[in-house]
Amino acid sequence: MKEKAPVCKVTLFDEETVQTIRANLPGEETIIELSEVYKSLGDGTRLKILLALKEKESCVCDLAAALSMSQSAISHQLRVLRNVRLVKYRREGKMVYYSLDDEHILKIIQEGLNHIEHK
Amino acid sequence: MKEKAPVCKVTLFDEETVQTIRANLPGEETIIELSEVYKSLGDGTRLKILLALKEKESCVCDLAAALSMSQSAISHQLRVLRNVRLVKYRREGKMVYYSLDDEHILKIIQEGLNHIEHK
DNA sequence: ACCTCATATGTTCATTTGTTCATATGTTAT
DNA sequence: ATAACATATGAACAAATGAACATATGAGGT
Repeated sequence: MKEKAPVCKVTLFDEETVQTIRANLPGEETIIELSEVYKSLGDGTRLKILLALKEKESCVCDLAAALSMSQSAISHQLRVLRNVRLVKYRREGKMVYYSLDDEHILKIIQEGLNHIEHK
Repeated sequence: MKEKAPVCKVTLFDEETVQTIRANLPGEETIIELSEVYKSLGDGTRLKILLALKEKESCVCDLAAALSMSQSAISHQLRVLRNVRLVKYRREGKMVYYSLDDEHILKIIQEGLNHIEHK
């Protein structure tokens, strides 16, 4: 007989664990915001854009050329990235130059790369 | 007249920028893998599971209880997380205990939180 | 004022994704 | 072997997403 038999049975779980988990979960709003950030990162085109901007601030047409995609497609994806503040931009005449919004983005991507290169 | 007029015109972009971007982009395979990791993070339920596991290794039924969701739903999401090696598990009798796969996951989530708390 | 270029947005449509229900594994105890 | 339980999986469907088209906006030059 164990002192702490692991029982579950739908309603019989480890109360303490459950309470701890619940107490430490951020609010629903935070969860949604966070998931939207990762969702935006979860697309090949957008990742390429961010990896490109990691090197150097660029205008939309350079991004389109570098990724061999239409300007419209790039612009759509940039809007998604703007909405979650992954990129910021600055206007100079007709051109709009995009860059990464903050250092967190870089770290998130770097740790992601570390993960898949399995350390 | 500027010394470096920003011209674009579909085929007229900054060659150097374009070359630099292309030269530094990871291969397509890496991009796909990376996007799948973030895609997996881009869901509220899966984020909650990871935030829960951040605290303490847990079995499926505790996760289901803590998040007030069906065992089936949790199990399905755990499979997604397993597929991209965001979680690992260990069997103990009937129970299966899940935990975060490595430290990178924690950092990715932490930087994500830092980002949305805009600091 | 006009025209052109760079970028942004709306709409439609095909595909992907998440959830639920029902069922299947796999483990322990009798 | 059978029962009971924890977890996993398959099918079906609604909802979210992405690509591609046309069109709109905003800036500079004429």
